[in-house]
Amino acid sequence: MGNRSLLIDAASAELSEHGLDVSIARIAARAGVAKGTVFNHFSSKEELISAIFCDQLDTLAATGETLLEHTDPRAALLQFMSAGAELQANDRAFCEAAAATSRAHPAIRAASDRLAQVAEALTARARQAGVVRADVTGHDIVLLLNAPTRIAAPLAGARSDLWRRYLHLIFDALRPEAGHELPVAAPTNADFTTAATR
Amino acid sequence: MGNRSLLIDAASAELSEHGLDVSIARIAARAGVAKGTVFNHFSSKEELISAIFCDQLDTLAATGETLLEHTDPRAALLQFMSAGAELQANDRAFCEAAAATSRAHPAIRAASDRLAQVAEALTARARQAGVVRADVTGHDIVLLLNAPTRIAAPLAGARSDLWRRYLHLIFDALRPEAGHELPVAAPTNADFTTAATR
DNA sequence: ACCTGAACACCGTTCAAGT
DNA sequence: ACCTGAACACCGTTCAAGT
Repeated sequence: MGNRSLLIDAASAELSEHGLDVSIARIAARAGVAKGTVFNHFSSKEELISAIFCDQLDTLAATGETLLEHTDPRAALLQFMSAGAELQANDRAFCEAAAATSRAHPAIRAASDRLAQVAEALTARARQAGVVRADVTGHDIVLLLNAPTRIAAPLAGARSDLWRRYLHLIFDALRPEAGHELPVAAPTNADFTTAATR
Repeated sequence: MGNRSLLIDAASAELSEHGLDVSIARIAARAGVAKGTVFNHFSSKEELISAIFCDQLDTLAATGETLLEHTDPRAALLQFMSAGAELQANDRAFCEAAAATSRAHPAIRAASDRLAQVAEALTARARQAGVVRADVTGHDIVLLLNAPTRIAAPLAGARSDLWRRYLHLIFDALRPEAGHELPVAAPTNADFTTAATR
């Protein structure tokens, strides 16, 4: 096993436990290499984090693609959102990265687009089945994925399952019966592009 | 005007624009004092941030107390949540602090408790009027205050008003008609205490 | 009592020297 | 080609020296 894999493994573990602020020194020590070696494989700390973050986005997108086979469109969408929120509940860095990471990085853009596409497919099925309000889009769902863990974050130490409460509260907001007209239009692909190039 | 006030003003402006990561050097320079002077008035960067964060929580609590006079309980709750979200949309550090700051600090605990009380009063009125589902509490509302800005954060550069979409989506989730039973109980005062002492 | 700026321990990053 | 550890510029914080 090469040092690159050792670094990815060490970084995944440290990031998951301690969040994005974990030091390069700690990651290098856990991988059993010198600090400088990290920059032999990744041009910056951000690049190392991006590599791991992309893998996690791809895993979630794959989960979503599997759920497209599910016969119940409403259950499929709920399970997709549940999977996204749970990944973040179990991984501090994933939760922080989902909120903070810009889409400027090309690899993150690609993974993010793949995720947006599967989210839109799942949402479209649920919309057609009449179980989700007509004005909610796949982009909305992607942005909503990290809401439950962030809402519950201040109490994560005391109530580790609290994010499930807010996942279901938000899911209730998606029901057709819930719908007042929303005051601002859904985000578009162009919005993501603009935000990425700032 | 003393250096303490100059520092609070400079820090408020820098934090609002650049978020919690702004350097002490920048704040000191803006206030026109040496770096060391900051620690003459605040024992740490965190203490300085806490002082400002508390003021903002108190301002929001005062807004909530005024809204208790409002004749329409539903409009009062919406305006309270709207005010909380808007403060965070206009102040990067307030948004970050609302998500990240622990309630361990006594002054923050006090401001946070005052906010929770007015939130509970507003929620109770709306609940009794039958315009908010029975299982949502004041603590839920406090935790939900920073959700709209966080959900919209990745697109804040491209769509500065997008948070309003998610504020109204979340507000729709609070309607009695929306209510499926939630799988996890609302947070309690005890949960906040436990989380604070970790 | 308050202010200053040099000093310290940390961080991410670079790079000359080794294999 | 890859690894290392000293060096650098930054950060928050401390503190002896000044007023």
